[in-house]
Amino acid sequence: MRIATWNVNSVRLRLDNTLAWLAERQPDVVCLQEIKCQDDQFPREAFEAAGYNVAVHGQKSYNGVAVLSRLPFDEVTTGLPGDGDDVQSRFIEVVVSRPGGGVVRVCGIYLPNGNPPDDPTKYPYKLAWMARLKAHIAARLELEEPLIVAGDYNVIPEPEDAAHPEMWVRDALFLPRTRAAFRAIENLGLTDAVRASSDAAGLYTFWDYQAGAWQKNNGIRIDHLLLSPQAADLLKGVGIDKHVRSWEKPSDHVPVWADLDIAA
DNA sequence: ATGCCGGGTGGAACCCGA
Repeated sequence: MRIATWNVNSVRLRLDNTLAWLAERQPDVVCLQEIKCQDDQFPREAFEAAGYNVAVHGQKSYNGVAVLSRLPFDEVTTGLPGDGDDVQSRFIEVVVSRPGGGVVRVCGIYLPNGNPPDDPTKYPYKLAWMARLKAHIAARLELEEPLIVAGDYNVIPEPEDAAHPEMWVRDALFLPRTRAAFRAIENLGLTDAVRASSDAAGLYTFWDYQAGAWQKNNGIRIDHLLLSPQAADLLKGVGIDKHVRSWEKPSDHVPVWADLDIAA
């Protein structure tokens, strides 16, 4: 079973790219972020025609997450517990299963950016959201299921995850408190799928549209799949589809995927 | 470069992203 995440930066503008990538990579479950549309504007029929069930948690103009799945959804929930009056659509959770067994729980997340860090609300919102995510994951880990928490974390975990880490030292994606909060989530017992298979530098998932970042390979790794122990033990392989960044009208992020040893 | 590009909306010298 292949599970992927991709911040598409507008699903409507990126529909052709997304369908082309689905045909090429053949993922079974896909978490999409920054769909930037409301539920009724989501191009549901196009994905259904490609063989996917669709779960959407949309929002006008900003944010918005969705999950595509070849298997039907046993459960779909939207919003992170403890969201309160937070109306930003950044979290969706699904469960899929094969008839003969093989349950997988997938959380799709679009973690707040947090910049600028001295803003009275932006960075505290990011840290509070990360604390809520940690609490929710801790609760879900008690289920002892294969769980994948996939999405745009807006966190550069380590200096090796940026081409020029010195550019990011005062940025909300790389501040010590951000990295500590990400480590605290990992320390619940989650495995970073990419880092389970490679210690290499230069594994980036985002290149800014500006300043020739792509041409200079000035990238960062901020899109992650974190696996519960039960999922990590099934991990067979991972990939970052860097070539998608060179397509016409690209997103600034590229897809990341992990293969689990579960028949799809 | 506290916005260089590129989304959104609405018709903005607007908002937002990382």
